[in-house]
Amino acid sequence: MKIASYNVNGINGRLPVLLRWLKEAKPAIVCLQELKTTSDKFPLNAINAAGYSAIWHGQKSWNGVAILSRKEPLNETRRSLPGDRTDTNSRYIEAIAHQIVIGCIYLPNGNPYPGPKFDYKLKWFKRLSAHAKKLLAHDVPVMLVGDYNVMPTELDVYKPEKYIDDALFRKETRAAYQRLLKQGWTDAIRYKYPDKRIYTFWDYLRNAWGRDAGLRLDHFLLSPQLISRLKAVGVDKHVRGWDKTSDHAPVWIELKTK
DNA sequence: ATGCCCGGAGCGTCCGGA
Repeated sequence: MKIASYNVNGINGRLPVLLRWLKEAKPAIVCLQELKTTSDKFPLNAINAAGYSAIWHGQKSWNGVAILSRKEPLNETRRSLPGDRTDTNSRYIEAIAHQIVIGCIYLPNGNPYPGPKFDYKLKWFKRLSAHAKKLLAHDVPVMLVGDYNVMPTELDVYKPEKYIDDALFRKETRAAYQRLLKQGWTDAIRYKYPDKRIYTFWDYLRNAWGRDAGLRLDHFLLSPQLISRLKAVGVDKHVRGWDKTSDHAPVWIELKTK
């Protein structure tokens, strides 16, 4: 069973690319980020026609998350993180499918550092960690999937020295990610490839794709119950080379069906 | 130090992204 994550950077503008990739990759579950559309403009008909059901939480212009499922029904468990009722950003949606709790995450970018956006990023991270801890305590299979906007280590950045004061690589950001892992989560991509340079994002600027100047930002955090079921992981890197493509590539993991 | 490229909103040219 393949579960994928894809920051589409605008689901309506990206629809042809998304549909082409769905047809090719056939994931059972897909977590999408950066829909950049209101909920009423979510392209449900096209997604349904491609063979997927969906739950989504949109927002005008920015953010927006969705979970797609090929066969199994999605039972939505929440559509925001607890801990701040004033936060109106659509950055989290969660459902149960295949007896797995699946949290779809679009963590704030946080640039520029320092400033209120960076503070918001760290606050959001704290709320995520608090919720993640509760999920682990339930002792059910859980995965927290999506665009974390964090390069966890120097291996995840094409040129680490350029990113020292970037919100995605600041020591506070990396520390927050490590604290989250320490609860008992496993970064599935890194677990399978401890020493490999793997990127999931290439900026549109400065010919980043052509130079392979990438970042690893999209992560799968697995609860302990899922580790023994992890068969394979990968990045559909070629999709980043398509016309009118996102700046992220789809990332996926393959689990043994229980 | 700045612009470089994109999508969205909306119609000139911003903002936010990472």
